[in-house]
Formats: sequence, structure tokens, C-alpha cells
Amino acid sequence: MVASKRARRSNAKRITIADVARTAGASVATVSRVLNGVDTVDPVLAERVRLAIGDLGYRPSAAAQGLARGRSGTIGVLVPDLANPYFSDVIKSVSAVARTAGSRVLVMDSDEDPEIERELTEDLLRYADGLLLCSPRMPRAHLAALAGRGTPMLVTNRQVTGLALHSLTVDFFQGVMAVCGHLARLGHRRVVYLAGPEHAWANAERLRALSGAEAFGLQVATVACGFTADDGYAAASAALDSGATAVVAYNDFVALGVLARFHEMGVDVPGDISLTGFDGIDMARFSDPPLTTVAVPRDRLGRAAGEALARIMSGDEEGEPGAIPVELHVRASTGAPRGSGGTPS
Amino acid sequence: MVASKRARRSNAKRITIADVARTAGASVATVSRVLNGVDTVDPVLAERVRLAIGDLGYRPSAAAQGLARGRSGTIGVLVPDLANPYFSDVIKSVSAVARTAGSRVLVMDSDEDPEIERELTEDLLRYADGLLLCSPRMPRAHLAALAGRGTPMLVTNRQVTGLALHSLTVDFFQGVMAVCGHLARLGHRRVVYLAGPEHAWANAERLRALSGAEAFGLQVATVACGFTADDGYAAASAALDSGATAVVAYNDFVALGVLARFHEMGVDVPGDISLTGFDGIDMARFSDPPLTTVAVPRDRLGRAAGEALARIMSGDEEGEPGAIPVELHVRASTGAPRGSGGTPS
DNA sequence: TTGAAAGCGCTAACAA
DNA sequence: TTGTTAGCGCTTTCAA
Repeated sequence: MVASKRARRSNAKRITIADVARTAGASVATVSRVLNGVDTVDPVLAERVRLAIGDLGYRPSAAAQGLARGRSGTIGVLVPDLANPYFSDVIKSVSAVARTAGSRVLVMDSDEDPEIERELTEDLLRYADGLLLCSPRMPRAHLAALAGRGTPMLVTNRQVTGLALHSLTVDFFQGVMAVCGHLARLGHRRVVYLAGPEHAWANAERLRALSGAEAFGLQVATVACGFTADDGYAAASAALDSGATAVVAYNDFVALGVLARFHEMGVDVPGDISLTGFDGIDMARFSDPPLTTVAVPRDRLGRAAGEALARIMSGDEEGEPGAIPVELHVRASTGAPRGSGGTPS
Repeated sequence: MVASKRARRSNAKRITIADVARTAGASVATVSRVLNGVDTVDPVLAERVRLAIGDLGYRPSAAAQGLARGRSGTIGVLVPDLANPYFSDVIKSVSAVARTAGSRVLVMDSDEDPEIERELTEDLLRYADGLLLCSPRMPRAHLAALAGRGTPMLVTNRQVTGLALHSLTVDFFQGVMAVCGHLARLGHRRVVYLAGPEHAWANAERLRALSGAEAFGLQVATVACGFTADDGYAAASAALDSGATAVVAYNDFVALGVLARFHEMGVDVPGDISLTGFDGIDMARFSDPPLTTVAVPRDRLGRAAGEALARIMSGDEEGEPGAIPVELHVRASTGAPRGSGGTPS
């Protein structure tokens, strides 16, 4: 029962390109050519090689290929929370783009922790040809250090200025502006914002837009909240107490949490108070009432990110990726405020 | 402006272990030892090496390490849909386990397509030391072929018998039994099941349980549906027409879709009809009414999967992983049927 | 405790 | 069109 040194894991030692070459009666170079679609191979020989590959069930080792080629064919993606559909949607879409380009995606989840984020990024660098950092929470200094490493890199959902770092953003500003405009048109004068993570660029942009809205006469109160349904649930009564006639939630989860609490409290939406979400997750359509929200085209964001990163990796430095536009979806959770004469436009 | 052959990507050529050795005045073997925590290195030398590593910002190439060691330190995970929180939760948890074991997770998403699933699995084999197939939809023959490849492998959410394939399942059977028992106790005699993907083991198990419940006098109608909220929304009126007093949805998404449609139709839940979900996603708590559902401990599933796979990879073949238990969460979406005398137990 | 050197499986010159 | 062979960056004997 003593396994030989190299048969520890399974009794069949790994099938290599040499095995294929031997059984096909060709050289490893030829096998490699066939593998890589180089067309200077005699069709007959090529067919023999392909047959051998099939018979032996040979698959090239990714490690060996990566070492020899100098690139791994992998792009690393870092997200703060994989369980958030916002990010999983983006990843799906990035993966799809990567796949058509012949590469794979290595995903890591930082659990919203800036320190873990740094570690994971270091690790990703060892594996990947390029990095996609989604909504990175890490301090600017770390980002700067990474930027100096020479690895092609793209940051999304965060604007980083003054660093040699490409970034692809979402136009949160316009999104919140659209929400505010919509509410103002309905007759609202006082709204309360349930704020998201303090250090998130996404939150900062929303706040910036709310300030802008104040210039147009909208009064905005802010209540610290968070980004989960639980956070929204917990902040609901505080939002109500603010005296505002509309709640602008950081995202759809928060809004759904608020809605659940309002139901419990017997607060009618939008009769007693209006409510808006952000992101446009699927569930926002299925709540009662359906949520007015700002749809972020996550598939488009993912695709754009994948393509931009590919461009960066290929050394094409022209043009910043830019910002992804968003779209207001008006649904039944917003209406005219009480006593406004009730003339929704 | 003509870049030299090896400086195409960035002007700094990759820092290798040789660079570290040189600047530390040691051999590559010694650097490797320090890197791998081999303690037969003189502390002073080791420190010098560590310094050099820090100064140079050296990170070992994953490809080279993988090639030399014969393993990549990566485990491949295949899921049918990354956007489904069920799977993203599992992945989060698997990743966490993998991380403590010093490995990373390569995730691929098959988009519920058995053919893509096969391709991706082939590809994962080239990268990973072990494979985790979540709810694979691929035909048994493919699974059998994979099982013969010698790569350590674990299948979750699908029972595969007669093959040298370990599987870790969730006790869907007991879950649905618990739901049926709960409904029966409330006085329901006729329920309608909104079925999930036809070829999914998860669906088959639910059907098996429903048959079991029929033996106890519950009448069960089945309506083909799907696994998304949209599917549920579309199937809602058919469910209503079945004449059942309770709807057993394939999962929470379907249930939430049904709920939304019922709201629109003015059907009261649970007054007019009861409704249950499955999986216990977060949102199930925040609907109106909150959903009675079966909570599947996805973190536990992920952890168990990660650990079981680790065991399999280390050659420890003892014991099948087994089945993860589930838990019925009774909430407000279920009640006594109309005219039953109204005595909820 | 250290270092030299032989691989690991593949790619890509370079020769033939 | 084909084959030989020198790397790719690291680990790991084996000697010293």
C-alpha cells in the first residue's frame, strides 16, 4: 500500500504534451502548434495529433502554459461582497466578456474590509494578468502602491484622481438628481436620505447630488443607515421622524427594508410617505408597492469594464473608460405628498 | 519608441526570485526556503532575504510555483448562476474556507447550460487542484467521464449514485415534508406546487417529498414554473386556478413573484391562499406578508463543501459528506384555509 | 545551514 | 513543414 512518490494523488501520472507527441508520432513542438491553432502543420499530422489528444484525454496544464507564455489568461476581480447581486451581476458580465477573449476570472471577496482587500489584491497580482477592483474601499495610498506595480488595472465605482489608474464609474450623481427632480415635480419639499457606507465613493456622489438638489430648494436631511435591508428596516422610523415626505434610500435593499418596517407600522407608501431605491435590482419590481428606483445597467457596466480592461492590457492607453449612465424607473412607491393638492405630473 | 521584446507591457521586467537572491546575497534555494517558511535558514540571512523581498516588492509567480509544486493552490467552483444569492452565498463561504487553507477559488458560471457546463469543467480541470460542482445540470455521462479523470471532486445539491463521485446534498426532502406537514396541520388539503427546473435534482427531491405527503392525504397539483420571480409572477394565476388553498413555490424568488401578482389581483395572502417559499433568502423576511420558507444554511453548506473537498484532496477517503439539514421558518404567509374553522395550531 | 542544478510542462526561437 | 532545445520562475533533491 505504499504509494510511489509521484502517484500519491491518483495512480495515473499527469498526461503531458510529450505523451501526446509520442503516441502521435510527432514532436512536442508540433503538438503545441496544433494546440494553438498554428496552421503550418500538415493536415494529416494535425489530425493524428488531435486524435492522440482525444484518446489520451490530454489537457494542457494552465500553470505550464502560463509560465511559458508569460501570462496566465486570468483576470482578477475584487469585490466587497459577492452576495450582493449588484456585484454578482457585474461579475457574470465580466466573465462573459473574458470568456470570449479566452480568459478566466478569478474572483475574490473582501467582505467590505479594506485590510483584507489589500491582502487579496496582492495575491491576485500573483495570479492574474490584469485586475478589476470593484468599489474598492482601500485607502488611496494602497491604490497608489498598486498603480505603481505595472499590472494593468481598472477601478470601477470609484473615481480616483491624480493616479495612473483607469476608472470606470457609474453616474450616481445624475441618478440621484433624477430622483430628486422626480420628487420635486411631485411636490415634495423635504426628503430624507438614508446614507450608505461612509467611505464609499458611491455614497459621496449621492451626497454631492443631494447638495445640488438643495440648491433647487429641496430640503435634505441625512440619516446614517447602511446598505442592507436590515439597515433600512432599522432606520425606517428615524426616517419617518425626520418629517420628510419622501425617503431616498441608499439602495434597493435599504428601501425594501424600510418598506417592510413601514408595513408593520401601518405607514402607507406612497400615501403617507414616498420611497425610492437605487440600483434597480430585480426584487424592486416585486415589492408592494413596486419601488421607484434608479436602474444601474450592471451587465453593461460589467461588459464595459471587461472591454476596458482588455484594452488596457493590450497596451492601448487611449481614452478613459468614462461613466455609465443610469435610468430612473418610476413606479408606485412615489406619489404626491399629503396635502399637496394631489396633482402628480 | 520601439519597445524591446520583453518590455512590451511595462518597462519593468518581472522581479524574480533570482533578483531577490542577488540583492540579498543568497541563493535562490535559500530565498525559496524563507518564502516557504522552512526553518533551517540562519535568522540573519533570512532577515536579509525578507528585506530584499520587501524592497523589491517581490511576489512569487503563481504559475511558476504551480508548475514546480505540481498543484495550483486553486479550487474550481462551477455554479449554474452566480447571480442567484443561493450560490453566491455558498461561494463566499467556500472561499473563506479555502482562504484559511491557503488556496483560492476560481468561479465559473454556466448560465444553466449543460453544454457550457461541460466546457467550463474541462477548463477548470486545467487550472484547479480540485473541483466543486454546484447543482450540476450536466448529464450523468459527463459526470462519469469527469469522475474518471482523477481530479478530486465534489458535487453538491445533486445525488449521484453508482459513480466514484462524492456528493454533499441538502435535505430538500425533509424541507418539503416540513412545509407539507405545516400546511396540513393548518388544515390544508389541497396544495399546488410550482415546479422548478425539470432536470434539477433539487426539483426531483421536492417532487419526491410531495408524493410522500400525498400518502398522508394531501392532494398535490403541479404547475410547471421555473426558478425566478418572473416565473412565479407568470404562474400565479394558474396556481390560483388550481383550486388549491396553498401554493408551495419552488423557491423564494418564485414565491415573491407569486406574491407580487397576487397583490395586483387583490388576492390576500394568507387570507385567500397560503404561500410558501424555499431557501430562506434574506428578502423572504421583508416581503408583505413575510414568507414562510425553508431555510437552507448556505454558509454551512459552503463550509462543509470546502472542508469535504479539502479532505478529498488530501486523499482522506473516509466517509461521505452527507446531507445538510434544513429548517422550516414559519411566518405570516401561511394560515388556516378559508372555512376550515380557523384554528391555526 | 547553504548552494548547484535538475526538473515541472509548455512555448517559441532557431535549424534543418 | 517539422524537430531540437533553451528558457519561463520556482521547488526540491543532493552534495558540500
